[in-house]
Amino acid sequence: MVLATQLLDWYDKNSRDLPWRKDNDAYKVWVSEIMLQQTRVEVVKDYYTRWMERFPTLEALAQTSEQEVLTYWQGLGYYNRARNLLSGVREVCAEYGGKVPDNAPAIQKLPGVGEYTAGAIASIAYNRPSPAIDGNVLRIFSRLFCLEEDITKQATKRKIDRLIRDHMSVERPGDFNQALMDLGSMVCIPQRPRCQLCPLATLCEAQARDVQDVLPVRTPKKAPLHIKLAAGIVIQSSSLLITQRPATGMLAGMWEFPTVELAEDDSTSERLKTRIKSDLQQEVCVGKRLFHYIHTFSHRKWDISFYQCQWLAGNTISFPAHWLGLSELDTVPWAGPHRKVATVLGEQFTQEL
DNA sequence: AATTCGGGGCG
DNA sequence: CGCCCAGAATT
Repeated sequence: MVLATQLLDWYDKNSRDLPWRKDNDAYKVWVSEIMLQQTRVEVVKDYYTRWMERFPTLEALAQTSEQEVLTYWQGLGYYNRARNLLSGVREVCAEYGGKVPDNAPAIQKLPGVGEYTAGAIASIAYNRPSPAIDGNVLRIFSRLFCLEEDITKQATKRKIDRLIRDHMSVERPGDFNQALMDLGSMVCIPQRPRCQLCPLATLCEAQARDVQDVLPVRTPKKAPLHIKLAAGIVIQSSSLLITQRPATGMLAGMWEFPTVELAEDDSTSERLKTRIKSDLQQEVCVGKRLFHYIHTFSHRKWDISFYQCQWLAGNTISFPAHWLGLSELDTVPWAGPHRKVATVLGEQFTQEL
């Protein structure tokens, strides 16, 4: 296998030194792979380190509440990853005696673990010859074999799975898969690949035809839906009034300032006032706008304004609203741009002391 | 097969 | 701004 040999020779000289590569413990590999789903290595590094300090073992994580787990995850995005990881380690404790299964099909049964992650864990932690096909691998192989099919299609993925099984190292499958990651991040990058540095350049069909810049082919994504929101900032006795988002949907279970979605034809302050009244059975007075953010998600674009609010009467709060002390803002997971506002308010509060 | 899940970094 | 990133679950 000339491809595997050249790739591993390159990897032995150029592999990245990453926090989760210090050993091949299955729990650590699992955590790192989940964090790395659709997330850049540079971002994950600090999250991973803090995570391992707080949850050094599978058992330690299994005993933790979902809210605390989400707090350690906040800012990473795709919060179902954290929920699934938590229920996954609990399942391993209950069903497998605390030991992560050692083959890809069994690993893939765990929540939040798909084909890619199962292959990555099986190959890295247990030296199984399982492909781990992510965006890097799709890009590299579409160039190596000059595949002009859309890499987001399942048929293309099956084709590449076959190619990898034909070419991967059976002695070092974990290193083979990780070498592809490193090659994809340092050499065979999305724009302007550095083919002069590539250990596989002599094997690369796209390089031979000089089409590496137009591969891979993928379908363009849809434009995000635009949503206009208004949020109310209520401060009383050094505490902020916050509400918890529903248990399902975007940013599930995370906390935010009481928020309303604005329709075309209604006034911001009236809608905000009505929402806070109905949710909290409170009279409120909406003041001036303190913050304004355009926050773009992959599929949604929030245009959100934060208004200062004041109580006029009453003191009854209906679930799930809570008062959160300005000095304990880090104890709950915040929803998106609400965290930025909370942080600013917290800093102002600290300076006033 | 298409949609829904976040967030950040970079040219 | 557009692009894409160590994807998976749901519909």
